[in-house]
This record gives sequence, C-alpha cells and structure tokens, in this order.
Amino acid sequence: MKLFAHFDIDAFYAQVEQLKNPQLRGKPLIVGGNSLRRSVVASASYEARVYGVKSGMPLFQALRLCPRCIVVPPDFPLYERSSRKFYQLLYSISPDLEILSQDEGVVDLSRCNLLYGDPIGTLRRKRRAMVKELGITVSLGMASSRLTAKLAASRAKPNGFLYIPRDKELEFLKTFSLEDIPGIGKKTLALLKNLGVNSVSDLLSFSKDKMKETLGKKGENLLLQLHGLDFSPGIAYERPKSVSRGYTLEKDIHTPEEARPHLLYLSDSVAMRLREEGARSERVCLRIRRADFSESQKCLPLSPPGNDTLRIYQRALSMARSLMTGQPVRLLAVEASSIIYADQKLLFTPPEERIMEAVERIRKKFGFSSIRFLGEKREGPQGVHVFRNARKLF
DNA sequence: TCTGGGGTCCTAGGACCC
DNA sequence: TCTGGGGTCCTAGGACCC
Repeated sequence: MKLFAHFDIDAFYAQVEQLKNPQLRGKPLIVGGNSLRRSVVASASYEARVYGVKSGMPLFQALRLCPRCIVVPPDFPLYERSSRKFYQLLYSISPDLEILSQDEGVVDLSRCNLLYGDPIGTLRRKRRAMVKELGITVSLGMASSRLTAKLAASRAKPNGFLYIPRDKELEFLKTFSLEDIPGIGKKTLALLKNLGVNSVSDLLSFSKDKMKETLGKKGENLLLQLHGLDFSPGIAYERPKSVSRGYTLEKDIHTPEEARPHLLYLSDSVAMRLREEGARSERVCLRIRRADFSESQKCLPLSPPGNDTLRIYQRALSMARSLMTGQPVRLLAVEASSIIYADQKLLFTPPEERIMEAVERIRKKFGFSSIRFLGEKREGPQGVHVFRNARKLF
C-alpha cells in the first residue's frame, strides 16, 4: 500500500531564532531582510501571525500591522545546521526520502510495511520525538499520495499530526481552495477561472486532455497528483544544478560602472560557493530587475568551466554593459549554471583556479575578510543597525 | 516608504546540422 | 529558381515554491 509522511517545520527561521535566543520566545518575531525599506518577511512566529503578518509581505507593511513585532536579520548558516539535523532524523525513518526544501521532506513508507507494523502510530510517535530532539515544532501529514500528505501537514500546523485515510482523500482535497494547491499560483489560477474551474471539485472533474491542452505538462501532472496517480520516484538528495547570489540595492543604479563593486562581491560569493561544493560552472548569467520590476537575464559560456572569481566577474560585467541601458536597476544577481562536480573529471585546471586556491588558503588561516578583491563591495546592501531605530520610523 | 533571495522546471524560438 | 523536415542544442523568459 502506498503511504507518504510529509514533515514540515513550523515557522522555521522564526523558531530557530527563538531557540537560539530564549528572550524571543513567546514574542511576535519577524525574520527579515537587511533593509527596512526594501525587504520582506522571510518568516514570522505564530505570535506575529496573529496580527496578519505573513511571509513574503513587505517589512514596512508588516511593521505597520504589528508595531511591537521584533525584527531579526536572517542567520542562514544557523538554519542550514538545523536543516541538516532535520534531514538526518528523516533519513533515520527511511532512506526512501525526498528533501523538498530546508524545512520540508517527505518519506515514502510504501516499502516499510514489515518494518513499521502500525506506520500511523509509529510515525506519530516519531514526530513527537523529533520535536523533542530538535527543540522546534514540526507538523506531520500522512496520506496515500504526496500531494494529500503535504496538504494534511499544512492543515495540521502548528505542532500537529493529521492522517487522511485513502477513502477520505477526495473529500479532504475538496476542503481546500484552488490557490492552496501547490503548483497553482496567480497565473494558473486566473487561467483556470477563465475555463470555469473555480474549485478543487471542478478541477477533479476536468478532463486530462483539456488540462494538457491549456496548461501543458504542468497541468497534466497536477491533475494526476490530485487523483493520487503520481508515481515519480523520490530523490533523497541532489546536488545543486545552479548557484546564485543577488540582492536588492539600497538605491537604484543606472550604469555598469555603478554595478561593478556589487558584481565583484556577488561573483566572489558565487565562486566561493562553487569551490565549497567542489564544482565548476560552464555558464554565467546576470539577472537585473529594473525599478518597474521588469527583469532581463543574459548568459555567457565559461570555457573552460571554472569557479574562479575573476573570470565570473569579467563575464558578469560584460553582460551588465549590454543589459544596463540607462533605466534604473534595483536588483543584481549573478548565477552559475551548468555545474560540473569534481568527480566529473576535467581535462586540465585553468591557471586562475590556482590563484583562487591560494586565496582560499589565506582565508582559511586569517578569516574571510583578510583578503578581498580591489573595489569589491564587501557588505551586502546595508548593515543591520537600521533595525534599532525601526520603531521611530512608524 | 512598494513588492527578498535562492532555487527548480517548463516552454518557445532560433541556430545549426544532416 | 524559391526554397524540406526533423532532431538537438542553446538562450531567454515565465511560473512557481519555500
């Protein structure tokens, strides 16, 4: 029998911050970006959600709803460590595991019949043990399909458990609105409404061919998943296919010259991440977002494939020269894609990489900021100090 | 006071080759 | 003269997710 257990950490970043700093516990907390003016809520504690604060909401708007909310900048390396612990606990349940994000994973229990006589009861206990072990709460949804298990976990939040038996699944799915279904975003929702599909019930009775015709492969897959007919194999872990770094600038810029220090910083961050992963990239892309929120992207091959800061930077700068044509630009992002890992052998090592190996050794010994590229913008868009005066602004 | 950052997957169109 | 058909690769852009 098919059975999936979908684990989802509640308000992940906010909970980790509250675990780190006990003074934040029980308080309305927002984890959010580096700039008060131009960032959004990355995660909000349940105490903050009471005020209507949601992730993705602009920070200034969230603080208007909840002036007594405490804002903490994100500490990604810390969340990374929590994630790894979470993954290990999932893996100990079964290696038939798919990691979906930093705070979500689904275990396929279909082959665990002999191991767990009563999988529902066992997993329920395992969730409680996991909460104790991690020090943060996790919700668990169980069902015979991935999609239903995920929705069950979302319904169980926070700190809950929900199992949907096979014969109750369709009924359960119909209690959700279309926009709650993963894969249905703004655009798809509008398309569906145009077709007269206004509810999950409507969608369930829609023909597969018609879905394929209007929404392509995605629509077809969505329908299969809703009917519990998704047989794609789970994948425990895949190495990243692309690595990118980008940020919104504190102030709009207009020329490639102004972009230079940012591009050098972003290129260096991307290159460092590639080296940490033992990876090289065959393609460098630059993405810009203009003040009107329109975006453009350009890519250039990196031949031979590499992970050195300077060659990535040179390409980013040359693309900036063709992309930036005078309009105000608010975001810059550098991406390395078409990644080759060290175990996929290269014919020879480009000389630039030997320089980077030396840089790496210096940084290891004397710290990251001990060596920097000339003209590089070392800080992100802005420091953290702004939050101390946040309340004065409202 | 407009609207983050880091990813994945899919599609459409053009170039190129036989 | 008046111009095929199919496969593959590359690039740009769009939609979506947490």
